[in-house]
Amino acid sequence: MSHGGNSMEKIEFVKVIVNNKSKKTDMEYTYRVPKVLEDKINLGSRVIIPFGKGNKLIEGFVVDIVNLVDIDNDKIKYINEIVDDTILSKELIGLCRWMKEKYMCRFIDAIQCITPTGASLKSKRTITLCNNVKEQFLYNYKLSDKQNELIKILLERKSVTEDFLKRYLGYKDINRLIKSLEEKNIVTVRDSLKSNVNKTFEKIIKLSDREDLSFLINKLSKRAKKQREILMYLSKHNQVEWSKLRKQMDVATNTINSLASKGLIEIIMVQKRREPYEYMRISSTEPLTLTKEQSNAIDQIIPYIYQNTYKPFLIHGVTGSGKTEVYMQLIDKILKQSKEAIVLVPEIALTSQMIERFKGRFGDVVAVLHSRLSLGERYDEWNRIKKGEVKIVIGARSAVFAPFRNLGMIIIDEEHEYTYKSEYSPKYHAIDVAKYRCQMNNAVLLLGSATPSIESYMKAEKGEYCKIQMMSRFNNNPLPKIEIVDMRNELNKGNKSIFSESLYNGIKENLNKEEQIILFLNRRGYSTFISCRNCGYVVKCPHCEISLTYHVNSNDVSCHYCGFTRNPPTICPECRSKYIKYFGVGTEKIENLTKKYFPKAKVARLDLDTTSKKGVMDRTLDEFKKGKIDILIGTQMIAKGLDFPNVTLVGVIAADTNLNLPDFRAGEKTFQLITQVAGRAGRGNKIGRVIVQTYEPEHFAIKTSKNHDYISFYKQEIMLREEFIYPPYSNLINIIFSGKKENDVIKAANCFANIMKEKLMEYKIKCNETILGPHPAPLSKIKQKYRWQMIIKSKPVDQNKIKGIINYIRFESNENYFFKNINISVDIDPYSML
DNA sequence: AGCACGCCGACT
DNA sequence: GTCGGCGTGCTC
Repeated sequence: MSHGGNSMEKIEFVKVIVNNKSKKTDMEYTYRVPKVLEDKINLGSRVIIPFGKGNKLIEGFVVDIVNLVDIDNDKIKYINEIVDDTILSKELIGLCRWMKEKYMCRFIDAIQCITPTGASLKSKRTITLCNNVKEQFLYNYKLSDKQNELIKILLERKSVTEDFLKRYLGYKDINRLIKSLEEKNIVTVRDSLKSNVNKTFEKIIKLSDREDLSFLINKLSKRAKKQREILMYLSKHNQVEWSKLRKQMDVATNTINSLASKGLIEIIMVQKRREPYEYMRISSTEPLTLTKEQSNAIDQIIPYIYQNTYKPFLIHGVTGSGKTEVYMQLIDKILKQSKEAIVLVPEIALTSQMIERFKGRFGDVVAVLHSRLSLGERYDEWNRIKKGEVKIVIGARSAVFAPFRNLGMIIIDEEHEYTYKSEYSPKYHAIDVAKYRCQMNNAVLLLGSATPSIESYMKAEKGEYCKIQMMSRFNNNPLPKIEIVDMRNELNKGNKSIFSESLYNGIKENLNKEEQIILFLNRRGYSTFISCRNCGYVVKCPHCEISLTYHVNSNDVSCHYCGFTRNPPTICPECRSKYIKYFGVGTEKIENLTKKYFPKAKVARLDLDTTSKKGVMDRTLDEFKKGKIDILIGTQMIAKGLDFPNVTLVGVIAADTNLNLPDFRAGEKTFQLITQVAGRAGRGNKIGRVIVQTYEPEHFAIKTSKNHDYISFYKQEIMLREEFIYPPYSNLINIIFSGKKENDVIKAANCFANIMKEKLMEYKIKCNETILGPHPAPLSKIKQKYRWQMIIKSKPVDQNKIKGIINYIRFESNENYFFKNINISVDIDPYSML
């Protein structure tokens, strides 16, 4: 295997990114390559290097190869070891550099983000007593009490880890103690690095390839019947797994060992590949006949697949318009060009139907990447892709980093979904990354959605994306009819329940017709907040400052942010009154009330609380599919992707839960949600019906959703965005300051804002409304840390200058004394300002 | 982040 | 003296 063509020239020096958590080591360090590693090292190698004064061994990544060195030669250390000859391709290193600039993260954060996390190494320090140290001579050394204590421990156990010592001795600064003993040659210190991935190995048995094999076989004793049998088997089959041999032929371990010791067979350890979708039985599928709209879409895109140029498309296609078939037929073309494709989906757990279809069509060349894979599984899949065993990757957000070498197309299904924006640093958006990778690979970028994000649709309108419309459903069914129910009228009519009259009747009718129902509510739990009627106190999480939600099943109240759980209060913690009341409606309460009103119906609930156990999700959906469940209740997670033909009624319990949040995307989110949930109804031959309950029927996001009228919604929303200068008319940067002392956090935020304002003036960037805040973040306290935030709104052209200023303030300004013990996190193009 | 170095107060 | 906490500055 060639490794990027560097095998010819000698590599003397490389630039390495070190893997630690410091902001101050975010640079490329020069290392010397020892002679023995000269042929093995490469651009993109993962290496182990000595770092810092203690020469601690840590992990690093080779991101450049250089001939000339710009620092003192005697400062440069040697690479210690190569772990992976090439974990990063040149393209992916370029991607990391781009991410570092774009998202203002450290180089190592970008690397960690795109490599399988399971691959990272953790260092461990062990202390061992030197061999020549004998107990009786110890007094010669004139040791202190502490030193003697440590040696006593070491005399009992030969070696201990540093972590163990810290715990055992009960203080942090044990390094001085260890060092003092090391200098006296009493102990030795060794660093080792361990991978987080437990590779599973399997013993494979095969005939040895010695020339004198037949001679050896003849020498075999006549009584060794079993051994001969095995050799016969092996001469027919190339190799066999130990476990299989033992089961099939009832072979004892001794027999195999004996054959091995005579040199007749070889036992090799092979890394076993974990198969996450092994259990899935897949029937193969053929390409379907296309509708006019589908073949039109394909015809528009295909030329660019052959042409080898970057070209972005946006498919605006209603739910059920058959986008998946379009994707598959395009990918077929990609494969025929011996290129590779990535398909991103918002939530892999809900996409098993799609995976099934892809595996059915393309078979073994499909790999699946997502966050629910174990570290080992993910590592294996990554390596399969790297080795070229895989041509198509389906996965959630992070699959956009799939290490293909000849990428032809990236498809992002449901491109408007917020899950494509990472919530961890680097807070990348999969569409940005996909765009970059497609440009670098001259590939086609294909975004698809029934409700495109305002940003994407505007790009399509402006011609930046090529727009393709698919406005009719694949089976020619009409879109389900949406009824908007004004809940204020229900109250006037004297109906205080959470079910409006028409929803109640609808459910009843459907149960009679034996057709299924989905009820949707965007809040889990039973009651969403608990408050005292006497003093108004609201029970909040002590760590996060958000109200606690009551859960019936577990009879406790918990924080949906950090998971903090306590017993439900019966008296007010503030005023000790007994008038504690539970307010707000969550999915659990809906479940209870549904069971109460419709006692004969079989009801199930899907939300984070029920699906935390593995397999519950699949089982519930399977039962629903088979008709064992009449009414399915759930949160966000049932809004997407589900395709059940017998569902003819969808009820949205409260459409406006998000509408009044101080979030410029509130309208967009509401429209998307209603449209999406509505898409779950009437997917079979029967016509679907959707009932949307709301207190704000006149809001345009709700009004336009009634007729599935995305274009009208877009026109009104984009006007608002322009008026208030929100994206896409501006770019946002959210800077979050967090720390243990609230006062320090406030000082840091204000100091940052002041320097920012000064610099904006200096660069003549228009200042009115540019800086919002600093003010307490909507989640003002998370896990004992206070949070303040500041939002910078700027014209897209000014964004780079602003990033420059942020870097200046963070790393160069004299005042960065204020930022000690304060964590500053930067979010470029935040999805939400909450 | 580690680690060393240096300062300082507490304790034999 | 010696030990250990704590602040500072550097890491190819």
